[in-house]
Amino acid sequence: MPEERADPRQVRSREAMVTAATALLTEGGLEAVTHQAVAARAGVGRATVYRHWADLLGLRLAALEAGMPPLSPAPEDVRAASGAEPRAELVHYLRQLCERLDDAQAGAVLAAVLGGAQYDDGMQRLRLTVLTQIVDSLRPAVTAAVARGRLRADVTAETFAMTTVGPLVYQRFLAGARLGRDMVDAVVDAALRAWAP
Amino acid sequence: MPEERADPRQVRSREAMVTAATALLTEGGLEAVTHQAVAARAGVGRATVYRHWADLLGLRLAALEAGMPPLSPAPEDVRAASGAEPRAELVHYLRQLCERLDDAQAGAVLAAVLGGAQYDDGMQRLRLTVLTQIVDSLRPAVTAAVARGRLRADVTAETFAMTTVGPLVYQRFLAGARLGRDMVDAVVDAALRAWAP
DNA sequence: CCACTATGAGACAGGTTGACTCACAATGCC
DNA sequence: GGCATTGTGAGTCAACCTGTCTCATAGTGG
Repeated sequence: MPEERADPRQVRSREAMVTAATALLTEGGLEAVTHQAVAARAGVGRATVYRHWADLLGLRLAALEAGMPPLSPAPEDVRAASGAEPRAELVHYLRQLCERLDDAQAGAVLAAVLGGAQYDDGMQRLRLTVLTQIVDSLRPAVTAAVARGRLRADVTAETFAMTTVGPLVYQRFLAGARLGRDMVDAVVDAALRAWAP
Repeated sequence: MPEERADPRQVRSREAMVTAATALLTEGGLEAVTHQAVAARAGVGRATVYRHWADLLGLRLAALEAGMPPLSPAPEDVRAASGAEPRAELVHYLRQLCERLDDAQAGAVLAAVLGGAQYDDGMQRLRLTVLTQIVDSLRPAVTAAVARGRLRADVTAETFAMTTVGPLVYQRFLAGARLGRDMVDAVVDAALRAWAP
């Protein structure tokens, strides 16, 4: 990344603005993120917000991106044991995803992505980023599970993500439920049964 | 329904406005639905739109409700055969749901519900309506499948909806895929395997 | 110490929002 | 058919929001 020598004033106000933007997103959804609201919330001049993001979409995307940091990888021991018992690693990532979904901030990002992806190009890209992030984090464990004979040979990370993440998203955004640990366990086990060889 | 004696002028303009509102929703998402836009599209005075829906939320909810008519029941023969073979009825409803998801109009409604339900009370109610509609349409077939020994005794319509509708929603709104008939078949079969006794 | 540059404040035109009025024409009733 | 009722379209208006610009100020790097 071209981390150009940045003026501390720039990074300071940028940080304040991004923080304000994600807070607004969390509290009121995408529509609540406007130049004016961000300026007020960040204690920054309105012109400054326009200087950093000339258009509304860019501003909103910045809020969304900041609100969805990458999932952290499974701890070393879980990953090491994955060859023998892939379930633990799968559960690890999906639990993390669930905490994200239950968390207001990342939940707001996901909701915005689900709800707005089709009307906008930048949102499309963001949707793809989120999707790739989720699928790729599951991929090693899925591959291991296939190798270990726990899943059919033709099951891909994409398929597995569909049968696990799908139900979780459904529960959270359509059924309006909170996602406990047992929910993750149930979903993973159901998926393992569904795609057992 | 209290179908009060309505002035034909009222119903005429109301109809035009609702049609315009759903069209706008379909094309540009919830944000595109405003009093002004609806008035222009419906060929109606701006004041008229305000007269019918004093606040923006009400207007948008009207657009959403009109864009999501109830699922039609399975044909007689499929329902009759459901005791013996429940799979066909399940597939029937989920196929219909898929067509809806692929359809721009109902897809827009679902997307709006997924994306905006948490920030608003009226949207919460709409989410519940949509959810209930889906789950209830599956319920008879799920009950039949349980009775027939195709599903575990403890599988409810809610659970089954989660494991089928979830993946479909995932494919459509997160993976950005179109939903073919084979996708429905695969999802239903996976769910039947996952919850087989 | 000085040139540079990001910032905050404010001015400004253009558009949108809601609330209001008023003439008009479609409607329902007699 | 005539008439009171009522929904409507057009228009006005103040308040607000948006996007752009200017300018004095102060933090920054050399």
